[in-house]
Amino acid sequence: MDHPSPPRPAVMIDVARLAGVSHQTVSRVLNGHPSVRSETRERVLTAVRQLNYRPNALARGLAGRRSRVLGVVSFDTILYGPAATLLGVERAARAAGYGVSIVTLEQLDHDGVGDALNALAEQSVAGVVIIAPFTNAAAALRALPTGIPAVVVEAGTSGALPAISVDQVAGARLAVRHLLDLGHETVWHVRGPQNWLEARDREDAWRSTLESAGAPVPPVIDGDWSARSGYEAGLRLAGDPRVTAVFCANDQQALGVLRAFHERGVRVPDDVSVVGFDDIPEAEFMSPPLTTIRQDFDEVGRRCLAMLLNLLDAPPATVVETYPRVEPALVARASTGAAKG
Amino acid sequence: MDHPSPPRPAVMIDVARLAGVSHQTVSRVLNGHPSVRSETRERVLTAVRQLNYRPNALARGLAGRRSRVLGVVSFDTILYGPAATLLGVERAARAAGYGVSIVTLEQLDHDGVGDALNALAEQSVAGVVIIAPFTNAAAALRALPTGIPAVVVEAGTSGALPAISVDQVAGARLAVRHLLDLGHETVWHVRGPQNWLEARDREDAWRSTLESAGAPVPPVIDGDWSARSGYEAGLRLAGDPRVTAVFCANDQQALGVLRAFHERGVRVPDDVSVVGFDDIPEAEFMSPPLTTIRQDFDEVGRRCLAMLLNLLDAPPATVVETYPRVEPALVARASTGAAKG
DNA sequence: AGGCCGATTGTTAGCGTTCACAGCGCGGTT
DNA sequence: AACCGCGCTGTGAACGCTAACAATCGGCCT
Repeated sequence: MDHPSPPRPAVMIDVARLAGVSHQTVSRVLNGHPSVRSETRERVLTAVRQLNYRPNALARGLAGRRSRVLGVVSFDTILYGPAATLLGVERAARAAGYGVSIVTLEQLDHDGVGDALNALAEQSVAGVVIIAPFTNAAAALRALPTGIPAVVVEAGTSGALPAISVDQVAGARLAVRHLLDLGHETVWHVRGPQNWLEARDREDAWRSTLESAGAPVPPVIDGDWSARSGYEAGLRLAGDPRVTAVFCANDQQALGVLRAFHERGVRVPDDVSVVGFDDIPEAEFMSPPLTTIRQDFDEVGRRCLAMLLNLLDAPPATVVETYPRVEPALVARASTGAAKG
Repeated sequence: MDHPSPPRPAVMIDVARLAGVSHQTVSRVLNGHPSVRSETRERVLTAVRQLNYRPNALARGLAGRRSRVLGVVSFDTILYGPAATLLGVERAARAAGYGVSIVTLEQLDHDGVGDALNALAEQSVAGVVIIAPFTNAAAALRALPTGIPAVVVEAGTSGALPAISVDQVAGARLAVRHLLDLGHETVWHVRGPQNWLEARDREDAWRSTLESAGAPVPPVIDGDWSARSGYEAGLRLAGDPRVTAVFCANDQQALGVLRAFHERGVRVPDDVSVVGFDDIPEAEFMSPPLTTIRQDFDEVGRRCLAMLLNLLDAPPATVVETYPRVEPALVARASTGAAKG
């Protein structure tokens, strides 16, 4: 009476039987528990290999407390920033032995985050990373259900939740200073959508940098991250002879501005200098190559994860500390030059 | 002796007690089982709301067969195509009540896919979508472990696995025909990386379209999707007076080509016409705006999911059918014009 | 009247792990 | 000689849910 080879994948008890131990001993081996005789351990590991046994994460999560899966709430993952951050988090998570479950928001609002968080909570994720850099992010943490450990990206110093972010203020200052140092009297700004925190920060820093340099502050032009909005802004700017330097809140908008300038015969950087933000891979090959501010999204992802993991095995009521901000850097290319005369 | 309000989230048995029924009845209500008296159902639902009860997906997955989570294996989610496809799949999955777990490949190889699939299998995903359009994708399906239902994107008609893809051949033909129809004698091609199936398909279609039109087939130029590679290709092309039309395997490469041409004083479209592929959001705002082939990634995502869900509740040995390919479309912009003379 | 059926509900087993709590053998104490 | 402690291992009970089956209650058929 031989058992026919079972098509069903092996489970822990199968391994236990094959190794001649109890299922608990198998569990101990798998979880690196110290008190297992090394000979026993070997026997178990051999059986594991032999049966091609893979522990069932569902059962593991149910029985124990933690579920080796992290949740990520994200918005518009086609945009370079969020996509890059997501990738960074995923890589870091995988390196730490965690899986990643994602939920993308349809729109940037309070309910969306709440729903997303709930969906993730149902999957019993161990913790979540929220990449939803909109201004009322504070609402997000109130929406946090069962007190899942969470880390937010680019949500400013909203306080109640640990946050990781690139130093937007430093970045914007870098951009504006670069232009002022080139001799431009002032710098115009095409800002991002007002419900994004980064956009606000960049605008604020632009304004304050101009002010502290004693430069006049021209009216700000609206944008929404898209190249189209940059194009429209560019058309307006192109007619104004006072404009000699433009700081765009992101590279796509800068592309649109370049396009509009090209169309109107405004030469870059001869007539007007343009700076972007993000350093998307395409920036280097725009016409002309775009001077911009580089953000290290990989680093952001890594720090997010480090912080989250930290949170996971920390007592519930630990101090919320914010990691030092990631520092952006200026990448000077051909789209900026000295002011005329 | 009153129970203090439990900080622990409510579970099914709590709901059952509150509603005065058995836990099984609660389960039935939650799963839409027909034979529950509507009055009972109401009572249960009220209790659910009252306790803010959320079913535990882990337990659900363990007990039943299916785990409302799908896996997605993806590569380079910063690239427009994969990112857009991922987003499409995620949206569709969410709409169907599924969560999505992702694993991104570090590099495009066989082991990578195997590992990724294993990682997902451990999470007991109900099925997987593989967005890994590399040429030896056939290896991927052999790496499939326990026979998880799977759908591949852009893996050609490799056969053994259901596949969804945009009709690359039709797209490339559209591009080449557009240029030929404008009077160009032939069309040069900056192809994508050779281990990507789309790149192969586009190149093949480019070649065969030229051949069937009786046009000479110029040597193909290498590229790797990046703007940089397009730039380098453009520099080479710029020196050659015979070049009047270029078809780039994607929009980023086209951007690089445009950049190189601009730098070398080659006017687009006056001297040379350029066509890209993908229709990334930036394409419209390049200098000049790029004529390109639009792919509907949302549709791809939707079909993937439809097919996968189909597979989920189908008998194991069902015929592998391939959905009709998604049709791309030509978007004509300023980067293409009639041939000189 | 006896019996069978369908609608509704409850009961009992798992699903595959981990956790808490024993056991067992053995060397060293008291 | 009885005892404690320690290294190692096993046993039983969760974890929160679904599946399969049993039970109950009318009503209807013969």
